[in-house]
Amino acid sequence: MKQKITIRTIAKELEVSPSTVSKALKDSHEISKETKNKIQAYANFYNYRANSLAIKLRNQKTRVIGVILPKITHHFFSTVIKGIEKAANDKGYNIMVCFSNESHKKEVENLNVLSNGSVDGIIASVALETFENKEFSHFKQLISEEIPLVFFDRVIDEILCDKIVIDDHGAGYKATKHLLENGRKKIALITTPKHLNIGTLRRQGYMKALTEEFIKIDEELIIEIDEKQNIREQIEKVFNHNIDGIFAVNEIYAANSMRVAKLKGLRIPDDISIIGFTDGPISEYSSPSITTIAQHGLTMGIQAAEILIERIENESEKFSPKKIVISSDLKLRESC
Amino acid sequence: MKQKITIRTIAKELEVSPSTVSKALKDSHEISKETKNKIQAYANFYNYRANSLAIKLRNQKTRVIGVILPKITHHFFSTVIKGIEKAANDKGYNIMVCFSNESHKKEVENLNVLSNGSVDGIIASVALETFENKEFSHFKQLISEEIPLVFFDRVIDEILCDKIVIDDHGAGYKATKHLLENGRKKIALITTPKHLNIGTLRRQGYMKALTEEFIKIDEELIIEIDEKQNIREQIEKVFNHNIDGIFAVNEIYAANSMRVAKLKGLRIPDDISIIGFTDGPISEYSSPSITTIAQHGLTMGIQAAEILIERIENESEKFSPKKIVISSDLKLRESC
DNA sequence: CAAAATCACGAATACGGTTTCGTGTTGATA
DNA sequence: TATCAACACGAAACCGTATTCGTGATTTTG
Repeated sequence: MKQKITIRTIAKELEVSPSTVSKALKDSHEISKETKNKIQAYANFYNYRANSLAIKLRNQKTRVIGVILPKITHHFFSTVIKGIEKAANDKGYNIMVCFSNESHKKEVENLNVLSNGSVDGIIASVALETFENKEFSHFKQLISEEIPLVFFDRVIDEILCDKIVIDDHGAGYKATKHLLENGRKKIALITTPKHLNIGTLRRQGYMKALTEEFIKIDEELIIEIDEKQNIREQIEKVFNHNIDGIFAVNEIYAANSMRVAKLKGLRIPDDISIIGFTDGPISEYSSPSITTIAQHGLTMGIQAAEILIERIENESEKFSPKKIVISSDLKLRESC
Repeated sequence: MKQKITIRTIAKELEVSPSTVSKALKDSHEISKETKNKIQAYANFYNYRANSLAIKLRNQKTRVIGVILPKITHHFFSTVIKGIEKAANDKGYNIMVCFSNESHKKEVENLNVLSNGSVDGIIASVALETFENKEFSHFKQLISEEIPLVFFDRVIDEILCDKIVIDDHGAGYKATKHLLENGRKKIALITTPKHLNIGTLRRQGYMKALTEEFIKIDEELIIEIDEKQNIREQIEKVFNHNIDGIFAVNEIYAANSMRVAKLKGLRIPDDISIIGFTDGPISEYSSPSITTIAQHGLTMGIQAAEILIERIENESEKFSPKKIVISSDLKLRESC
């Protein structure tokens, strides 16, 4: 990289002091019009731009937000990141993105890299492995260093910080209720293992809706997908129970369920209704298109960034963490 | 944020000089075992971590790569970013991500923010608006500052820098050839407006394949989609020409084409074959699943990052820009 | 016309590290 | 015992900017 022009080079060239240059470039009233014009013209001509590292070090502010995501090739997460970037940019912040790839170790590394002064605050969604391990000390460390932290979607309850989640319980309830209202009686739930609180909440919503209609919960209709195994085979089993409705907790499970249903010769939505989660491209472009719970990832991202920046810029205020619940809603399509 | 512990605080506490602390922490041979132990133990206990801004400023190296993408909620781009992050991480680099949202102005802003010393180099895929405007001076400026730059996918030919592209011409040829081999005769091309070189190359491949089989190019079968209008309506028109094959230059066009075909009562792949581009979730999960050209986004990202880091770390070598063409291949599925 | 205020600028310090170049002490060598 | 190398450490400069404070020159005020 070419040697960049600095305040000192300008100062020497124009035979003034570095402080004068610095002030002139910020249009300080301390400097006379002529001197300012001269300096600004020179800086402009040579395309001077202040070294941002130096400014960050000096100001002890980076105007950068660190973002840690479990994965990126996933419509929900890319939507959230879009929201974060948008809100951050509007407030003059940039984002530095890392991926944990669902690995605990990588998450710890990411956190270490970011909390070395590179960023003013961090937005994170927790890796699956971290939930499995129940190892949260890296986040606790962050809190003890008083680095602003906001969790979204996958949050750790016991960590004291701001959280943005969607109304998983309500969403599960809404989806199941909708199936029931369409006259479905035997509704399968395709979900994640129990240690993920998200899956758990959606399951509770599902159970609440059934209970309200005096339908007994049939554990046989609840499939916990092990992603290390073949997904379709796991889903296939539930079709032995003569089901007429499926609520899947994500897009992939929904699409796979539809696939299996078709292979079984079932017509959708005549013989069976399907509702998924996450309003992504799969749901939108599959045929029939899939009714889903829209997760409003963009809103989540925007809110997460805004609340984080709020914390960063109003450090002095006493800290009482917020939990913001974003309501999800049902996007009706052809699969119901 | 809590006041962080610095080298100076350690120095004062232990009554040594800051330089001794710095050296001790780097395990320098200049410092005696006892002193090193004492200092390291203290640093460890108080969880000292060097301020990365200070190091970056001092070293004039950030070990950060700036990435500018046109958009993120798009499977191809998120795959590329995953590749970039992976390769960067392996070499001890982090990434700073910005989005142009296809806007020229935002692209210029992004470039400005990143080239202020925040990053060691930049990977970019150019915004559509920039191609429309033919306004490339912001990238030229970057080159003149000798900041390492790598373009991927959407590249500007006249900018002298490394480029990673896929074999668009070959891909268009391969796709069309495959349709012809399946006995298709009237093959429609659903593509982008001409100013995008990507669409143009794929179109040339399409034409070459047809010409080889002595089939006359029928301009009526080539639809240039204007994304500001309704996509399906534009696609629908081409079905008046009794087509039996479709080559769409991206996933969205392919999915929409399939939709329209179904609505017209055509059976896929019996009555009509469809080939798309980008091996994303839509193609994979739609039914029938869509045969596509796999773009190898991950590979592109990895290569882009590797070549950029190569440039960054071997500045001295004389610069002769490379253009790497990644071969694409046909992923056979049900739609053919 | 003297005192006070204003102006225009520079010196110095800070941000938090790294690194070069001394320097005083110790022990080995001639 | 004088010389020299090795050792262990510190002083100072540097990365590039911002900012406080001081100062000489000019202008305003009483």
